[in-house]
Amino acid sequence: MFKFVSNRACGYLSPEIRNISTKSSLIDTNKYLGDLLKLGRIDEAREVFDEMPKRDKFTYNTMLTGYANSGKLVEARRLFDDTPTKSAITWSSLISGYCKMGWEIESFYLFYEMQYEGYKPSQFTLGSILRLCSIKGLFSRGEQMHCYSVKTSFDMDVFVITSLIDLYAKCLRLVEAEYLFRGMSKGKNHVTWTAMLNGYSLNGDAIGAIECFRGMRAEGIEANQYTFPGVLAACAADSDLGFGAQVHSCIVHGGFGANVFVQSALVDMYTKCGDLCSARKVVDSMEFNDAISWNAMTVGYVRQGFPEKALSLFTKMHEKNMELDEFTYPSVLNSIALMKDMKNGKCLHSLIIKSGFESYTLVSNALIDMYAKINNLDCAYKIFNFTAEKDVISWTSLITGYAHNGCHLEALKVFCKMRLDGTDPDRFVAASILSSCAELALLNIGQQVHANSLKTALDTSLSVNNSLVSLYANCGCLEHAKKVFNSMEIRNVISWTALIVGYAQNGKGIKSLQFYEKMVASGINPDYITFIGLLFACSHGGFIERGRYYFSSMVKDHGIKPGPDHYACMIDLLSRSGKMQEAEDLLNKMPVEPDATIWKALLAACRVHKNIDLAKKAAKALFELEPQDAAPYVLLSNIYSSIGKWDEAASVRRLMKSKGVGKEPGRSWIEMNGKVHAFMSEDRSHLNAEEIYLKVDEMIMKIKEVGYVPDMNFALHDINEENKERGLAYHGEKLAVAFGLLNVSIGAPIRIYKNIRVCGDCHNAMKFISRVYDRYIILRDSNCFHHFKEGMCSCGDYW
DNA sequence: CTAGGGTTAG
Repeated sequence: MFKFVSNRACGYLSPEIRNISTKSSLIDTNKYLGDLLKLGRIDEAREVFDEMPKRDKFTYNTMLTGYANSGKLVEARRLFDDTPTKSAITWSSLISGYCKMGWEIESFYLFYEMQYEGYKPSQFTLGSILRLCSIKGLFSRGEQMHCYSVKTSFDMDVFVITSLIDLYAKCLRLVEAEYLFRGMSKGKNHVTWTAMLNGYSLNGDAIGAIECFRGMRAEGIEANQYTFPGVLAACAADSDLGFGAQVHSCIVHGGFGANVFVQSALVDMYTKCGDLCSARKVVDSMEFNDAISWNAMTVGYVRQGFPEKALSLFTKMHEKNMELDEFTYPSVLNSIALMKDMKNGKCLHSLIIKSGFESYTLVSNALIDMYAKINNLDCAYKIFNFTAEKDVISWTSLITGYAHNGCHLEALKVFCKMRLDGTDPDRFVAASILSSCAELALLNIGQQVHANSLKTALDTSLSVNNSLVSLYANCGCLEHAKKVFNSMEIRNVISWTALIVGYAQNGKGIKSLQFYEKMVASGINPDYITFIGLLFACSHGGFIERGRYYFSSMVKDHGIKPGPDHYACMIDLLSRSGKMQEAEDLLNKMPVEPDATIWKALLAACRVHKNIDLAKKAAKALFELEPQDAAPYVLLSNIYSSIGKWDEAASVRRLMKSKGVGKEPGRSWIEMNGKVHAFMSEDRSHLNAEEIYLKVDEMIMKIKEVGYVPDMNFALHDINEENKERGLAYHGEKLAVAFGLLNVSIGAPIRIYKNIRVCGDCHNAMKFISRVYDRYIILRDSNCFHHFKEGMCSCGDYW
């Protein structure tokens, strides 16, 4: 499809040079010497130089430049010292050699020594020094050189200005670069244009770079192999496939299609614009198997969701005996992580060890990530420990690895270690750890991370802010969540979904739906998870018609196929509002097999509506789907006991015991001054247990006076009434609220967290407590939030 | 005057 014209340099020898060996003048020999050096035949040049009977200053300068350009600086220095009559050019040649090798101290020393000795640096010397500053990021040094060039009137020289433009652009001071560029009325050459173009590209100004390319062509300046990679990178950043393809055609016309830099930039542009086919055509057309292009292609396959193709490309690279580098492995490891291919993962790991790339932080980071993603945290941790030079990404990979496997506490511990280790969080790890804090509902710690990210300017990051919204929403602080959301300059579907889910969980279903409408109005499309939030809002608010509407709109208007989560919400919505038959019908006509979440929703509704037949069916399905989960046993047993069938309840409990299923014990906790105070039912392990129990007794007495009646349905042991009532009084959430009344200052909300659903009697008691003690109580259980205020709950008793 | 990579959020 594409035609490439080779533009690679080919050797030449002019006729005058070929017959030089016999007899020649000094001028001819000097020229011959120069040509040999230009072709990189430095050893032959040295022989010629050594055998020359007579040498002049051109001979010395030519040889010195040759040494300097090929990086032979020791030889260059020796020759410099041996040069009988030095000129400014002698100095300049050596300095340019040092600059090219990045030897800062030597370069600057020579630059000053030269002036001390009375030689005036030329614009070329200045250019070399400026180039050094730009490579090394020595911005203030570069600025000094800028001043020097003004003083010496070299600031009108194209070479110097071009170097300055490059310097300012590399130091991310695009304004200065632009100023200099605009100030050049004429005389801009292709290097100047290219420097400016690459400056835009580097500074993330894709439009600027593309405009620059257009301007350059408008002035009739030809682009070259240095220009194309920059403009292609801009097309990639802007996802401008159309313009990228036009540039490709310019490249072919200009005869630059066989340059590896240009080719790899083309591959990169096509993959980033999503045109994998064209990218692959470029790769396949290449004469030279360039690892960089193949690497870019591999990344493209992984990013667009074709991990198998990435892996097969890697196999091909391996078969071709291509020289792999540390950039090759991460994307391959990534594709293995996507496929959860443990076997190939192990193979690749041993290959990495064999080829010695394990010591590259880049590679070991990708290994940590891969093992974490295929749920092998032990291996991930081992590699992390063996990583000699850990960077913030090593820590992030491990931390998110723990988080994604549900080990949020472990993630938090590693995060603390990271801080002690002296590594500063970046936006990635901040977003990740904030979401772990949200998951654990650790408001205090989350706020510390928030404060820290304000200090380090991470609060401009979209993902950090998204995490903050869900942190505050997950801790019941909707005002804070809203505040963060309002402060955001850019919002995406994740930001809106976090808010929608947050408001829904906190019992503000109507607001939640309003946010959805606002989101759609602002032109952002909902996705799979947005609809889970919406349907959750409907089921918790009891908005049956709304729920039905969104469920059908999801498919009709947005082309999203409902998944198990959506069906679970719908079945929850129908069954909770008592439409058990309709729920069962939906269950039967679902295109996918119902999963555990769906059965659990149904079972929970059976608990409320005391539908024993359906409950038995749901529980049976759950026993098979998740044999180790205690929840269905407990729910079924609770349903039996709530209708007084104690024998059946007990037999379910026995069944559970015989299968060796352990119930997750109910736990309620309050976080205070960075410490967590946890309470189980009838728990006396707290240091101030006595005081807390006294407070509970007082609490129960006071609320009974205003109408609280203990609901024995939630006392689930078949024991006598008086003991039942006492057991009920000392449920974990009641102990926690007593602790809160004693320790949380007046006016501040009492925040209680519970790992399982709140008990119905406790829910009722909380309403009375909030009124009698005039306190704001926020209780988050495993299902949603309950904001108790003045005797009412935000869930409207519908949960 | 020029290229490729790994980590994030609901």
